[in-house]
Amino acid sequence: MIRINEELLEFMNGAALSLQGRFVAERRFAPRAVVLEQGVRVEFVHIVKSGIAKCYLMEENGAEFIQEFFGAGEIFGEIEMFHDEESFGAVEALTDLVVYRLSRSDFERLLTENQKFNRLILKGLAAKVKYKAFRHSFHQLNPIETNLLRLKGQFPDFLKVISKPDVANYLGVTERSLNRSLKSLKERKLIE
Amino acid sequence: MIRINEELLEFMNGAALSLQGRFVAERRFAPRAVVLEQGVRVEFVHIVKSGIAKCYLMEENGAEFIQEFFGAGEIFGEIEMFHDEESFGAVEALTDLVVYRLSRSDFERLLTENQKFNRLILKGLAAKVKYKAFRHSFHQLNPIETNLLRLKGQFPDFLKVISKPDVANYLGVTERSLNRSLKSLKERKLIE
DNA sequence: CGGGAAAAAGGACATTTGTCCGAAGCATCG
DNA sequence: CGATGCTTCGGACAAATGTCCTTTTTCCCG
Repeated sequence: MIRINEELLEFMNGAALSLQGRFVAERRFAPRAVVLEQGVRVEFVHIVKSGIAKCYLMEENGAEFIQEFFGAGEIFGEIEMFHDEESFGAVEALTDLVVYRLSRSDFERLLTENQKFNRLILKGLAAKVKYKAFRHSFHQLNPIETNLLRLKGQFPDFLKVISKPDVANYLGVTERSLNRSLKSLKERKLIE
Repeated sequence: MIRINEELLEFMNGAALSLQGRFVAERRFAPRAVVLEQGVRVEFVHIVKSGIAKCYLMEENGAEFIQEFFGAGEIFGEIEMFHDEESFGAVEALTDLVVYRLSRSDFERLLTENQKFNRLILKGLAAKVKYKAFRHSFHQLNPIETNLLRLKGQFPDFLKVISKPDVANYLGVTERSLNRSLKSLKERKLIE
């Protein structure tokens, strides 16, 4: 649920002050701050140094669907670099957030000149695809309660870290339905 | 719905007979043949030369959820290369299928030695992530009928190419529900 | 052409989830 | 302390989807 990428974090931490002779900028965001808007040209790739952010997609009708929660080492904005497109989702800080920020050209250069970085990006993308494949499948084939139990299994304290509306948007259900399922699970002592 | 990757197809077609001095094997599969099993060590990366295949994930309860339909230029097996894992899904030919096949070591070598190939793989992975993000979101937030209309918009003849059980598994619904929705859409002259 | 097996479609009812809205809890401020 | 507004929770009903099983259609082969 809250994803991390230790390898990339380690790489960035180690290389942060001088990557190929350049300086990697660090930015801070307060909770609720928008790091990346939906539908704008993406100028920077961000890598989470610490904190948690949510990545979500807004539909025309205003519904938001949360794609992932980014924890340490997770990267975003890279997808758009490869097709030179506008951001297809938004990213918003949930906690105090510190990110490394790479310009488009620095990212490009690193990708071609640093073999290790290149491989980390490939691995990161592959992990995202795999994560999404499992998530969508499980999600689709199981009722809300089962999904909640799975989340609890992966991340026991998720209800303390993620707000209820966010959990609902992550599961793609209404808050009403989420409440109903939570209540039922509690009555059966399966959570809390 | 049926995805293609023209750039990669073009690259493979052009380079097929001698990629860095090596020979790229070509394989053929009849409809229903299994190209890649779920849960086995992945030894080869495949790239579709022609035909259509389905990529699906089998849950413990036997339900299968179709991730994508691979058309020309689509690659599979690459995800598993980066983390050295077992295949997390299966791939099965739907039509006569011709694929290029790269061994693990050839894939690795190409990735590090051929800048263009490297970039094509990156782009391909990014496209997969983006595709999955939109699909899951739309899927989750809309009823079956809306999803069917969307498929029809993207691929008007999908019902002639993809079998009903496959469409149902792609949408993650039962055949009963699919029938119901199709009937309703037909009565309202929205499809067919 | 006819019989029978297999595949596809659909009826009836159960379950899950959504919608709408009112009730209950909780903070703020005079 | 009590009024006010905000947020959260949950009841009642509607809609969507699943389950189970019967009916209908298709197709094959004699």
